[in-house]
Amino acid sequence: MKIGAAAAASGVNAKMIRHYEAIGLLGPAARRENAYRDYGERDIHELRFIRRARRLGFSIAEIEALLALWRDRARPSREVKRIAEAHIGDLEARVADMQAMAKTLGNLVAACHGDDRPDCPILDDLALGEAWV
Amino acid sequence: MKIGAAAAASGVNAKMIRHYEAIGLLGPAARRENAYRDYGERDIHELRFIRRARRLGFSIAEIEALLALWRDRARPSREVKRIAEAHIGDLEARVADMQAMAKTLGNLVAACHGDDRPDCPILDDLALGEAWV
DNA sequence: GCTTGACCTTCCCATGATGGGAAGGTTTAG
DNA sequence: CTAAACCTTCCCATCATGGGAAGGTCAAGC
Repeated sequence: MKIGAAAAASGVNAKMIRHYEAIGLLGPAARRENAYRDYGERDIHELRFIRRARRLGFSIAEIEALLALWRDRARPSREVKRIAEAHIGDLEARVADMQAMAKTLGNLVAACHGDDRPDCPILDDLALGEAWV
Repeated sequence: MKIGAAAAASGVNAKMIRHYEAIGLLGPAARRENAYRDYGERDIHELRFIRRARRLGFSIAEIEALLALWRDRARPSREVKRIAEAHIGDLEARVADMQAMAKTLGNLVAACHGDDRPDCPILDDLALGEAWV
């Protein structure tokens, strides 16, 4: 399977497949005589794994660890669980951050007329330069 | 006020102050005879504005728009409100995304023993390569 | 057989926000 | 007078993604 077909089959585009190989996330692809990359079912499987993990917000570094565990049939599930839990913690922290931002902005927006008048608590607050709301 | 003092006074570090000037977010700084940048109260005010807006998650492009409105004493608050509301929508969408990820991962983590055994629904799911949970 | 278009290759560059660090000039405190 | 602390510009790196150039290869249709 050439790279275009592998991209279609895995959902990871060709550019990214090459990139993942370049950064060592994937091993060097098999090559045909004409130097075209050649992929098999196993490769497609790994690519789908990567795609799914990216969609769940795992970083490339985390995926590298997960892939290593996945390739190791004897891995302890403890390690996988640890990585996943750490990632959940990370996601939750970011969610809390963004919710705090949205809430603060929500307060400001509610206090802003939103008409032709120039008075605007949003700008006033930003100009204060402090985060106390 | 030299750039170091401006950084301390505004909370934006010197490197970023130069960067904001380079990308046109701030006008060219006044210069002393020795070519050192020189800042006044107004500049500090703008820098704090930027810092606060960044903290609320506004992109540089959004801040550029907000700064323009802030500098325009006759701006209609409507426009400011619109930008803030769009940003809130953006934040909420990202929060929803991340919560969905965290939930999916939470399900998988709950089903994973997390011990010495290799069986792991987390990896199994990733390997499926489809997002159906 | 030849052309055309769809592939493939590598290489360089860009994004956005931030920062590290080099090489060189200036100021300030001891 | 010297050393440290500043300042300047310039280049490079990050992370994940992608655009695009220049050139090679292949398959289908005429």
